[in-house]
Amino acid sequence: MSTQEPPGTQERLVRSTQELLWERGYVGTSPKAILERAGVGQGSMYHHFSGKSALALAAIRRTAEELKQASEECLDAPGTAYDRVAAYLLRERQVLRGCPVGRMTQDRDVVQSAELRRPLDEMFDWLRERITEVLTEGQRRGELAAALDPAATAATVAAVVQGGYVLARAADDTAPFDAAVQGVLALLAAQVPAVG
Amino acid sequence: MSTQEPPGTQERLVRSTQELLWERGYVGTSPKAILERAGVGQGSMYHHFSGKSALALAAIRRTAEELKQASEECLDAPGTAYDRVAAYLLRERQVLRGCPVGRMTQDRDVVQSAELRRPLDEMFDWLRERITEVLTEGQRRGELAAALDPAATAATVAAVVQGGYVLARAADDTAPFDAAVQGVLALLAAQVPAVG
DNA sequence: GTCTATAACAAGATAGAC
DNA sequence: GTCTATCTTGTTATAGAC
Repeated sequence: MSTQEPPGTQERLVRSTQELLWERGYVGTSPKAILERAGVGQGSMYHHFSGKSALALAAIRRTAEELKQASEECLDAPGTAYDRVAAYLLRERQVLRGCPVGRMTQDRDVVQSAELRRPLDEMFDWLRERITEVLTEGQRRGELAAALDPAATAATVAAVVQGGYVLARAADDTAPFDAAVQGVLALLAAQVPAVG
Repeated sequence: MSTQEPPGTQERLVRSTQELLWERGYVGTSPKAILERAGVGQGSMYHHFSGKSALALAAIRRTAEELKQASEECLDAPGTAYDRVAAYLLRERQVLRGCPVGRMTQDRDVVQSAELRRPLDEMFDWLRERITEVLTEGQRRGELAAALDPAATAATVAAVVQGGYVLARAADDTAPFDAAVQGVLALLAAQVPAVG
C-alpha cells in the first residue's frame, strides 16, 4: 500500500482535472487543457471516461474527500471546542486561490447537475454537522455558554471561511480573510465562560 | 429626469450583460448570448463597446454600484448599530442565485484583470468600511461592548453573507444561509450590554 | 490502451453593405 | 447606428489506425 509507483494515466487525468477545476472552474476547463497538463492524448481520456463531466465528477469527489479529511484533522484534535474550531479556522490555506470545493458552487453547469453538485452538498453538510458536534460537546463540558445555538454557529463558522475567500480574492489580498476569521474567533471567545 | 423612455441599445446591452454575468459568470457568457438577450445585432455591440471585456466592465461597475446603494439603505437606517447590521444581514436576497458581485471573484479572467477586479475591490472595501463605521458608532453610544474589534467584526459580517451564498448554493437550499446569518446575529447580540 | 485525424459546432472579432 | 456575412480559433466528441 502507498508504495510510490508513478501515477497511471487515469490518475494523472483526475489530478490534472482537480487542478484545472480549482484554477478555472468547470466552464473554463477544456478537455484539451486537461490532456496537455496530464501529458496524454485525447484517445486515453475518452477510453477511461465518457467525457468532460464524468472526469469532472471523479475530480470533484476526490477534492471534496481530501478537504473533508484535512478539516477532520483540525476538528478531531484534542483541546477545547474553541481550540478545535480555531484550528479549523486558522489552518493553512492558499487563500487567494479560493476554496477548491466552494469554487464549484459558482459554476452553473455544476450546480444544475444533481450528480456534480452532490459531492459539494455532502462535504459542506458534513462540515456543518461536524462543527455542530464539536460546539455541542463544548457546551456539555461547560466550555461554551449554554445559550449558544450550535447548528447556527457552525453555519456561521463555515460561511466565514467561504466568504473570507471571496473578500480576499476581490481585494487580491489575504487580509480580509484573516480579519473575518479573527472577528468570528473573538465573538466565539466571548462565549467561553470566564474561569474562576 | 427618470422619465420612462424605453432603454436604448447601449442600455439594453449593459443590462443583458449584468444578467448573464450573474447567471453564468464572465467565462460562461458569450457575446452571442448577450446580443440575443438584448435583441440587437452584433454590429451594434461592437459599435458601442470595443468587445466583451469592455461591456463586462460597464456591467460590473453598474452591478457593484447598485449593490452598494442597496446596502447603504440598510446601514444608513435609523436604530442601534445592531439593528442596522441586522437589517443588512436580513435584507431580501435571491440567495440561490448568489451574489452578483461576489460571484465575479470566482472568475479567473475577472480577478486577473486589474480593471475588471477594481469595482469588486472597491465595493467590498466600501462595505467593510461602512459596517466598521456603524459598529464604531455603536460602541461610542454604549450599544456595543468596548472590547469588540469593529474592523474584524465588519469583515466577519461581510464574509458570512458571501459564504452563506456558497453554502446555500451547494445545498440548493437557502437554509444554510439563514442559519449562518442567525448565528452571527446571536454572537453579535451577546456584545450588546444588558439594559439596566 | 494510446495515438492522430477529423468533424460539427460555438466563441470572439472584423468587414462592409445599408 | 445597425445589420448580415465572413474569418480564425477553440471546444467537445468520434473514427479508426497502431
